[in-house]
Amino acid sequence: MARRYWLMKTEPGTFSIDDLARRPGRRAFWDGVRNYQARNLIRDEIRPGDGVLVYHSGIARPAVAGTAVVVGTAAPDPTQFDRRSPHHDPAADPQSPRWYGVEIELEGIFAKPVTLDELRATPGLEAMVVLRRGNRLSVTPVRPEEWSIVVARGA
DNA sequence: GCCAACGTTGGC
DNA sequence: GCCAACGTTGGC
Repeated sequence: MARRYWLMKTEPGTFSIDDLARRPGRRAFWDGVRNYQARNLIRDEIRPGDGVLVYHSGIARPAVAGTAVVVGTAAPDPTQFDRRSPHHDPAADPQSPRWYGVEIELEGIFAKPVTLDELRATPGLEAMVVLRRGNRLSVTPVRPEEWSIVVARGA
């Protein structure tokens, strides 16, 4: 199966690409996704080896901050069962988990983050799902051409 | 199955 | 902090 590409949003105040860089092996389990569409992508579509654009949201200048690679298959997100987690889901059943996450490993932090404004202004990126008005999906598919353009601009 | 109310996301 | 957009919940 061909390598595919994704964009994953995170609020850097909660978990940033620098936090990822400091993790052992520069790896982290991408948890806390609580949207069914995004869950379905993680559980059913994302494969080891896929590329990830790590996107910082909720800040003055939202931007793609770097890239990561998927290093595992989807697994139940343990935070759904953790009563002390902000992502705890009282309705989640360990017998049939509702929420999934996936392990990723940092590839590189961009020398120059590719800002949301820049994404909007760059030819070839007009169709990026993350740019759609009202888009709130925390995991969105990225086309190979889009991946190439963004990486070329950031690296 | 409809839809109003509510909660969350995320840019600005 | 505001608010548009959208997802989820729950009464009916």
